[in-house]
Amino acid sequence: MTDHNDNFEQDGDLLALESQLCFALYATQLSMSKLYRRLLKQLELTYPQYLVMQVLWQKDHLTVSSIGERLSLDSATLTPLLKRLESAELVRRQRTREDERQVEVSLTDRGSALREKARTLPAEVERASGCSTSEMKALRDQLNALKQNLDRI
Amino acid sequence: MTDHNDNFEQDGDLLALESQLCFALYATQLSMSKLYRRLLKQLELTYPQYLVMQVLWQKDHLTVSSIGERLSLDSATLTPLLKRLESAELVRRQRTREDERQVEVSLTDRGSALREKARTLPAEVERASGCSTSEMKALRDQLNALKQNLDRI
DNA sequence: GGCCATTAAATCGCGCACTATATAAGTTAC
DNA sequence: GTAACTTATATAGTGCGCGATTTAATGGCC
Repeated sequence: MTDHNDNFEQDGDLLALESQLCFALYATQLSMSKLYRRLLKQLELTYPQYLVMQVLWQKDHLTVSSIGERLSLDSATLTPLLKRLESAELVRRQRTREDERQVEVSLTDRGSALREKARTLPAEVERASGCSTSEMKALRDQLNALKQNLDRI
Repeated sequence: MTDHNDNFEQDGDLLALESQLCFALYATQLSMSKLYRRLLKQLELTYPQYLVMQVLWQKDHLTVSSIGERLSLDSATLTPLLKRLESAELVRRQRTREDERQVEVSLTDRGSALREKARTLPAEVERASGCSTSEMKALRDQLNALKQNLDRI
């Protein structure tokens, strides 16, 4: 609480920051990350690691770049992350025989099994977000549309 | 481009990731960051640094924690960031006389002047986002509502 | 005064996210 | 077949963002 002497300015300029979509996006994403950090603690995963696991649960045996396309992340981010997942024995990484440049990432048994522990997560997040399912869908679609606009530049 | 052999799976599971609001939020925020990185390059600022500058342009002479409240960031993030702004000679940092625990952050002339260079930025972002102003406002309000829900836990 | 709890910043360590660059495997052109 | 180009991953360095701890100043409370 900043107690005094900055209330009379809140109508003019202070709102300038709060009026910005970009800041709302930034700050909301941080709040969402914090929620996930709490929920993912028991799985010993970070949110980006959880995203990679979700990708692999949907389709196993993907190359690094294929995971990268799905998440809009590149090898500089993914390689160390995947190494951490590997040392947690959730995935394996091996060069493909057909093309030795590529690295195929596959789930271990532990990695596959973790999916069951993660099943309750979406419901918990939805509860915490406090929006109706339709509101969440609408928001999601608007965000995806915005992202598409931002990416076409 | 992943060319073949994973198109027939896109209806079932692949959409699970894309169906999630959280991922949309995450990915859109990354895209927005990329846009800002490009636009802020000429100002030699990162997006979080730009946020701090906006806060100070709105109200100068704030303590670290007061900036932190406005941006939902703590001293572990802000102290090094502010030191970078200081060494770029955009802000000054000095302990307040009344309470030596506090550090007051103030704009230098250079820091104030930078505001003029930043004036064109919001319009450029708005153009890139490709949404109407009313759409952006609606989206912003929904995000703020979501953030508020996420924070009350 | 002296002790204790509280508060404000700073520090440490880790994990992204990204730019730029490197390495190495594959492909093309000649 | 080899030089030139392209592609897939990895590495190096920077800057957040945060949990956990530390340091130092302040405010009671006796």
